Amino acid sequence: MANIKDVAKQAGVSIASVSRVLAGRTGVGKTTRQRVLKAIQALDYRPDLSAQRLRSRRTDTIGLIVSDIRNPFFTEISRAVEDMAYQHRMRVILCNTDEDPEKEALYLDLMRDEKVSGVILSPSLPILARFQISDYPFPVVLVDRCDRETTADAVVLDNTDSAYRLTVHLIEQGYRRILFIYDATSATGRQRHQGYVTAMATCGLETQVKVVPTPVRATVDVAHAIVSELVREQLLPDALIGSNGLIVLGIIQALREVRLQFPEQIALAGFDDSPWTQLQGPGITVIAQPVYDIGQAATELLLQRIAHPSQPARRIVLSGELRKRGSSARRTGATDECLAGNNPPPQEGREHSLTS
Amino acid sequence: MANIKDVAKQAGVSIASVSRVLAGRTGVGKTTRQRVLKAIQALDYRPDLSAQRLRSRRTDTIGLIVSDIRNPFFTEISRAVEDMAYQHRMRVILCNTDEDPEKEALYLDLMRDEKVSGVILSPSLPILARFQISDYPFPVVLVDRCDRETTADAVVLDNTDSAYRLTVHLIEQGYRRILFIYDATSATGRQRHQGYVTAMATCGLETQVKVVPTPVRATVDVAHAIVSELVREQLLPDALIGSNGLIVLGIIQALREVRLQFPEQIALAGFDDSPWTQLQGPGITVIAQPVYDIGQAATELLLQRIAHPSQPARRIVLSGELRKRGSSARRTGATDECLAGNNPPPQEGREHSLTS
DNA sequence: CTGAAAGCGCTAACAG
DNA sequence: CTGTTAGCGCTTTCAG
Repeated sequence: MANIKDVAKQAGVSIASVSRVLAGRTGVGKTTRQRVLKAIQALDYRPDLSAQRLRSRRTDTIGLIVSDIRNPFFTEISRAVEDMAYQHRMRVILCNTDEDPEKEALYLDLMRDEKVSGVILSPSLPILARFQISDYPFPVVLVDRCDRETTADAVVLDNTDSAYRLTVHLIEQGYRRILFIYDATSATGRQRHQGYVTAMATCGLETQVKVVPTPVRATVDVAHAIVSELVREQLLPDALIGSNGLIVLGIIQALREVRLQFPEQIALAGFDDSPWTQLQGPGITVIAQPVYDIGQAATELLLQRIAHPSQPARRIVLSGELRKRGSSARRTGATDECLAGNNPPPQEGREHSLTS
Repeated sequence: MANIKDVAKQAGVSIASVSRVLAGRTGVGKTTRQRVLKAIQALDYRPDLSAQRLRSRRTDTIGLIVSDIRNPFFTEISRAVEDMAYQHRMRVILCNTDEDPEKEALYLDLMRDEKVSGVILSPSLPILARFQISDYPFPVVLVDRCDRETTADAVVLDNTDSAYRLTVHLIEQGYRRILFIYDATSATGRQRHQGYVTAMATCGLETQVKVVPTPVRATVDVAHAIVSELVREQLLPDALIGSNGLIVLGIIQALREVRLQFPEQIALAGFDDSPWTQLQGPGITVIAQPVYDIGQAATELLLQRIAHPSQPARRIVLSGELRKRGSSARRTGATDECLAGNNPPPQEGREHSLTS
């Protein structure tokens, strides 16, 4: 492979000039630039990235650390990040932690070794709890998961508010005994739980919750088991909310087994829209996330952060969209006396709100 | 950040010695090694990857180019490749082409620039058609898609055979008018079509096919439209086969709209198992692919190819697993006279067959 | 506007 | 077994 020296020789100029036109820098004579360009073409020259990176101390690489690549949410995030990154001539290194904090720490180390320009991270709870932006030698943008206290760029859903709206919807439809099944090992699960609690409290209803314990990999099965047990003990409520797509899946599996129909025998709602949510009986009511937008916003935030390292941290909160479907259809003869004074939803920390 | 010189100074040895212990090379005195190790610890030294790569001309990086990251098939492949790669201290650069040959060519160029150690590629049809391993300055392992003629390492499903078995299953269940909907823009679609044709021919049945045209991104909708039209024109057969998960999804959507039940009014089968295939009515009969294994095998093949550049190309053919479910339940009063002489399935080019 | 020259941090002969 | 040294290919002052 030709190198910069060959190009310089071929063009009859110095390697400095070649480097200059390569970098697209101004201040190069028109003829010089032409000759260099021709030589590059002629030799099919491609700059050596390792050498460029070594010398310039810039890798133009983004690290993307997601917690579960099998979750369609994160694959869509990856797609968005990649699209954006390659448009900006940056590379992406993708790492999947499978919700394992150890793997996560390992990959964060790897990012340091790679001297990436920045990282987009969906942190596990333990990492998020101790998260200090200053612990990392590169900019970090959090996606999907972020505490109110965390001081870092972040792009998240209005989890609490969405859960609130979802719960209120169920209440409006006439349901009262509403059970919330969630994953307490993720920040999103907790925030959604909070929204549910607020909604129930606002209406003077009693909360009922079930927690899906770690390890998250078995989410579907655990949700399944939880519902099966409720059935066995005849403790089923009027309605069920699953705090993410996997939990909803487990719930449906369990209900199927005992041939319980929704919404006739039990109503159902959850988070995350998937191809199959419309195909289940009368369709599942869900909060749909603007996933691609989230990934895109995160990348933009990161690129801006790389350009301006010291500007204050920004948080972008995107709104979930309530998609009402048959699984939460109105129960006949229902009244909604409690909703007269319809309190406003709880405030999320939305310094910068975009549309959904 | 400390560099190798700092470590050498701190340890009181030469940088050559440091480099040697870093590379884990033998022939370093015990005490020297100890001192170096301690210095590395003390300084929290991390070798500069760019410098290592520039000097050693090895990047230890695998390029993974998939055609559709939203397809669960490819996300699982990614997971497998990453797991394996990081176990072998290699990095992964992930690229998603969205079935766009131009993007694919672009990314293959990028791989050249990155001087990757090797690439795992699921090629689009145009690229596959012209595929010459010698066109690339790095080893390439094909996944999922591969012609019989292609001379390259590859890991694929026994597409033709699986489609054959799936079709025969439907015939055995008493179905005769079986329509095959497939995506002719992918090698897999074509091979599966071939298996279907052979099975039908073997039983003396007439084939009926519909082709989902490019662009593939709209697969679900196009499949949906195709079935809707069949319904309108009252041309529905006894059974439908979809050549991949997206097509099956489109079929189900269309059947739902007109409230056609399967298998009572029309039977259904397809490729790719997904979480929702069991939740649709009586469950969908599918060929399930050993996806993780495919990704793993591809990575192994690539690593071996990197180690032994000139060994002959190998092709690994993994078997799909027929998961019989309600959507293909036996039609009452069916006979299967044609299956007496049950011919063997067509031979796939399986130099090396693994278990599924 | 252009060129000469000094490294970036590391590996791998080679010499001792 | 260990140290010296010459680059890998490029960017970037600094002179001219």
